Amino acid sequence: MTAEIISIPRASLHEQVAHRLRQMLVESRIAPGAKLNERELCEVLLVSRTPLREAIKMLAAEGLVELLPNRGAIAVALSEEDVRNTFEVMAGLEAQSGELAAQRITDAELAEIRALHFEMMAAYTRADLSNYYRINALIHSAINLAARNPVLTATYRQVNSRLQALRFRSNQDGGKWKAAVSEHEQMMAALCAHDSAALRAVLLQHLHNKRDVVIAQLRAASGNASKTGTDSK
Amino acid sequence: MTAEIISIPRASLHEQVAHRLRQMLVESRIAPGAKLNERELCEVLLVSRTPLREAIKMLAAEGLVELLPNRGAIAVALSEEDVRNTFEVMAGLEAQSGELAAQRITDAELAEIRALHFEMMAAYTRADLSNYYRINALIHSAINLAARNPVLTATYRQVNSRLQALRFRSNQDGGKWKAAVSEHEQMMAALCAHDSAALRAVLLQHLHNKRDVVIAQLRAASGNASKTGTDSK
DNA sequence: GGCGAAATTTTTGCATACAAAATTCATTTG
DNA sequence: CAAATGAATTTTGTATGCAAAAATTTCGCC
Repeated sequence: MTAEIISIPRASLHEQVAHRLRQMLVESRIAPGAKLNERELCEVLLVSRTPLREAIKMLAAEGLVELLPNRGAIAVALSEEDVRNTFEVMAGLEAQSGELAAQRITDAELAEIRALHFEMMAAYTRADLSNYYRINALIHSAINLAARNPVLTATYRQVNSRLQALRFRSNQDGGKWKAAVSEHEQMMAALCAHDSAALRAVLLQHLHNKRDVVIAQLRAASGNASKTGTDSK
Repeated sequence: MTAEIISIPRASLHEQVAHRLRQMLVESRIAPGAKLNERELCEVLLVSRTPLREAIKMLAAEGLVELLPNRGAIAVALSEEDVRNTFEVMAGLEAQSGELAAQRITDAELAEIRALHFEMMAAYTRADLSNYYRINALIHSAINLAARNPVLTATYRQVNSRLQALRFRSNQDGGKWKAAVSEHEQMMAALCAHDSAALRAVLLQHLHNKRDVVIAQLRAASGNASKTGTDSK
């Protein structure tokens, strides 16, 4: 139980850089559409340009940044159309996750998700939006994992990461929130009953509604900032 | 109408390299599990290590190669379990493509797919496997495009690319082939009728069968080569 | 004073150089 | 002769250097 404290060689530098950049993009610490200046990022992350550029190429393949030939990279700025399309794919992936999870989930996993559900209900009751979202994401992730398909999980994560920045600030009104919670109740029922068709249907509806909330938020935001929201590309 | 002949600046070097490597991987010119030696590849592709490494990082994010810390990259070697999981995701993506295509396809697109279908039937009748597969892939791609969702298309392509190497040599027996063609007939009917539920169902079945064919092939191949098929990881 | 063009600066893209890790090979020893 | 050890070589990972493209500034001109 000794010896492991100091000698964790850690992932390669480009992996670490990719991880940190991914986080900065997902949290909008790098704004959508913003340019990724290599020199600046080198100074911030304390690495040379080689591993930084390798990390940027990975994020480009993941769809988090866009490469402009001879102009470097910019953080992706999703148009409303992009958001709609991404949610459409996410809906399919979530629906499939639920379908498979209903068939394959273990009792232990089910118990854990049920516990998370109660935690989420507590956050909802307190109108604690931040914890609500955190636990909400944990539930969806747990359902995905219960589907027991690593390829599905990887695909889900990759597509979802592009939306994460938007979800962060999606501050839905009371009515929509209530509906979302109601859908979560239905999800729990379907999952407990191992009813894959029902879970699939609920998740499709859930994602459909979530899309509407995010797009409404997006429109409101672009309305606020005069017309800066339309220059996404 | 002059001046554009010579000045096509071409994609960046790392893009070109990524493209060529992708092709080599998909066609199994680099065998699954094989190591990607940087020096060798530099000589073959006539580039320095920097753009080559950037390309490899992109392919890693796409899931075509695996990065081993301090040991470079290897071409992914899918285990039977990996293949099963990948086909499961592909089935979901194809089913969704079909569902949306049935709703959104234009008459022109439908006509073109119908033409491709006849071409494919011709290849089937001649037992021309190579053309059958080529046209088959074109049909599936056309259905995906008719879904009018670039995110779905990108996701589809990325997941599919990992299976392409396997499909290349999947030499199904007559019975399976006949069933696949029958499914294609049903697909055409559903598409013409804009029956999204039917098309979804047929595509799920189609991918399910395709998975079985590929896995059977995989087992046969690993049986042939003594036991080399089990050392995928 | 404003507009446009040329020069400067910055930034990106690629190549090379250097250091550390891993692999290979030879040698030694039991 | 096999296994193990250690040196030599290869290979990967990172930093730096250099050239071309883009962005910015400055200067000239109307």
